[in-house]
Amino acid sequence: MNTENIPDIIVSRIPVYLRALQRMSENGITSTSSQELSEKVRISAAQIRKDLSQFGEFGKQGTGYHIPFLMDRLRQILKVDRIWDVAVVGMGDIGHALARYPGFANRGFRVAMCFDSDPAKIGTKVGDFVIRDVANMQADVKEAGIKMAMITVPAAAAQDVVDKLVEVGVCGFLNYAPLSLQVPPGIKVQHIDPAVGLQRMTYYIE
Amino acid sequence: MNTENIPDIIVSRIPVYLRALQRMSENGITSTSSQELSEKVRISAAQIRKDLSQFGEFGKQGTGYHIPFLMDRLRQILKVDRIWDVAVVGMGDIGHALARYPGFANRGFRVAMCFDSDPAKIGTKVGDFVIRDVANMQADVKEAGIKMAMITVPAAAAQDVVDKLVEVGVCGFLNYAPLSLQVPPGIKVQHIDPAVGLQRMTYYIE
DNA sequence: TAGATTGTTAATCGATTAACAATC
DNA sequence: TAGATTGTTAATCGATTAACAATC
Repeated sequence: MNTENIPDIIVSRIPVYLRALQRMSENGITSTSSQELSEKVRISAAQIRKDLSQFGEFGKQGTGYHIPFLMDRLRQILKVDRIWDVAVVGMGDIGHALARYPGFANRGFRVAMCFDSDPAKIGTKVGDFVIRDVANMQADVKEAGIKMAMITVPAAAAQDVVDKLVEVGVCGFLNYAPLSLQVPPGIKVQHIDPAVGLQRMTYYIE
Repeated sequence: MNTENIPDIIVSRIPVYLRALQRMSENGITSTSSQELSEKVRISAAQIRKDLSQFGEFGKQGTGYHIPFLMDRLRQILKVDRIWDVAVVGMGDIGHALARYPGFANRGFRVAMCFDSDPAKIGTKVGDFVIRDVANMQADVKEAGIKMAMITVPAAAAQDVVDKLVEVGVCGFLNYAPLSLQVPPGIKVQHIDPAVGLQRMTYYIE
């Protein structure tokens, strides 16, 4: 199974395929075709076949794809055939929601630690977590070997938090702060910004 | 100022430029260059100049771009030179966070109504809002003339909610449910899925 | 076998980059 | 004027699509 030098844009579609397959699987469906998957994810069938064929031959001519097998392979490719511990930094409303989000567990992630700088919050509980002092963040994250973090602090604090986490080995960031983060080569950032999402649609509305 | 037939991929970058400009503006900076902006948003200077030139000539040779002027123009292009009312459907943790999100007001949006189907929640307050019964959603949204909605209901309920909102004229959806929505032509959907965001990064981590 | 659907090739399409004349 | 930076062109690069032989 080849996983070398795959274009970023293909990698970014694999989680979408996996999500649709997981949903079909939960509905008791055990096989599918590129055509059927295409209708679910709104990506052309040719594109789906081409994307999947970058990694190996996962289907069978005439019958399509066996869903449990394909899901296994996609999970291996994305390295979510294991559970990744993730830190949440910034326990406002969004941090709160992420700490209790039910959609991580079956997709390869577990919130392992939550941090905030507010003395009024430190030591209080959110879900199963005691909120930790961000002053100990580097030591705690390093000791736990955490590689991924979700950043939900104010814009003014985000870059500093990210720099500190990069220092202790975090290499993937889900950024909710409304700015572009500067990171060294090899460090990955994904942005989530609801206002940007809305602004990408108003252009098209009369 | 031309705003016809602009590729989707260019439109999707404009909110990112605008966000960076807004941040510079708040820091008292009044002019910038494609080179400087490039470093902030991590998009090449040539690309930024090309993108902006699709819409008009917003800069001056030798001196770059006047930030307040450029922001005005980008806001006009994105139609966020006004305030859009947005409905939130599903008042779990994420709906809660969106209803109180401070990042909408200065970027062209205002949460106007919140809906849930849980009798225990209906009538209670979240921030300034009384949670409304989703049974009255179509009438309420139609009467208010709302064009955009954020969907934070469970996956199993999302498509039905969207179908109902399309019927009463909503044409932009920010979807937090973990599935691809099916919508008629002309209706826009943006997806936000933190697990997908994380899965797009684990591929690259050793 | 006949029908269906993959994996792959070649063609098309679109996006990005490099370079520079125009001009502030 | 000299220096800086835009807007734009042409070249390059990469992604998508269409078509079909292979094959289950």
